[in-house]
Amino acid sequence: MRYHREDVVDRALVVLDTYGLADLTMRRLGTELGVQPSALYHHFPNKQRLLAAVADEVLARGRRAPRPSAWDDRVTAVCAELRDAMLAYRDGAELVATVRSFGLGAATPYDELAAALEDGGLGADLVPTAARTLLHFVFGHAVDEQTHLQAGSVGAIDDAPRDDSDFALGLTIVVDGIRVLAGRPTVAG
Amino acid sequence: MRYHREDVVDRALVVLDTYGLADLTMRRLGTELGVQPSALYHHFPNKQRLLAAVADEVLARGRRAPRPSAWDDRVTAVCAELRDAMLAYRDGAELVATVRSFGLGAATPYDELAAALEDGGLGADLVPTAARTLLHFVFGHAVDEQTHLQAGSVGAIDDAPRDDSDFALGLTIVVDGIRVLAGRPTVAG
DNA sequence: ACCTGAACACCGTTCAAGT
DNA sequence: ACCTGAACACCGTTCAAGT
Repeated sequence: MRYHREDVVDRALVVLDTYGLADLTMRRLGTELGVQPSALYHHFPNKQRLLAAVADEVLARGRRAPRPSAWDDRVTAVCAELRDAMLAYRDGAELVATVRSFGLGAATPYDELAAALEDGGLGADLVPTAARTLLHFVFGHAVDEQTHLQAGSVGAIDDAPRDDSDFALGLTIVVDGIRVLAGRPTVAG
Repeated sequence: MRYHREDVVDRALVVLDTYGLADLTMRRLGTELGVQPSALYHHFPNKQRLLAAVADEVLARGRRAPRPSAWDDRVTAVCAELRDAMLAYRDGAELVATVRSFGLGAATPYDELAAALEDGGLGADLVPTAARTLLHFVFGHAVDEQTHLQAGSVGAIDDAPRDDSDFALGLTIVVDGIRVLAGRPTVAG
């Protein structure tokens, strides 16, 4: 008893990873901490803000440095890190996407992508759209993957290695599209 | 009293559009129909399946024909129709995305996109990834737009017309990326 | 600063029983 | 075939009060 904000977030991460997002309730978390649910409202104004803090922690724990110097390698690195961070916790992708959907959570991934794209010489008017398109792909793909929606076309015997290359392929589509937008088509012919 | 399945879906659509997805509960819908919540379980096995039926109806009502003949125009048309259908109802994008996330709902948009891409000569091994990448963009963009997350970069005075062109721009990125993947770069230089 | 206890206004779902 | 009534096992949130 007598917890700090970080203790609550830490325990929420354990509950998330053990029982899933649906079971990450204020009452359940309170029980897990040996505390009344109302006690949590001393640390967070509501459940949304609690979830936002948990989502931010998921991303913070998945953080790795340094970034490559080439803009396209940096974009790829940021997207891969984001995906890996979300997949590292049960329902992590759905959590981060949900938090984002109610306008909360860290803006770091967006900012990093936008900075990389600007470095790549993409017009400032195109940067926000391109950065958001990358995020839509990463979130969508990770949620699909984590919800076991990645049916694929034919009956694959194993899943995991297939999804890695599927992610890479999808990311290539978006990055190449951005290249075209920037007036620099690829070497493909 | 004494309703059919379709009556329930129709009324659910009204509740959705009037009060939003959060207020589309079994109890609320029952009240709205003048019926006990338990009565709804005669028509649907659970809430997920009810929502799936509602999501399918949203898409069905947004349906418009015929499709263009060129593969890329067809892809654009399917994506635009999907987006418009979801935006036509309050929280429509979140509803369709949610239903999809638990593995339910119509597969028509995916099937149509996959067919168009195959017509475009994209390798059969690349079609599923490309089709899903298009869907990730459309869903992500529509949810952002409908949750008023489309902050943009600078303080825009009006929103609506901006989002239309933003959608078109993002879609261009993905389609051009697919073109590159298919070995057919655009005319850009 | 951090927590209790009790309450308020809700949820989805089940199931025997009615018409 | 379609619905009632009652119950079960939950939710998030508020708020006066305690230490």
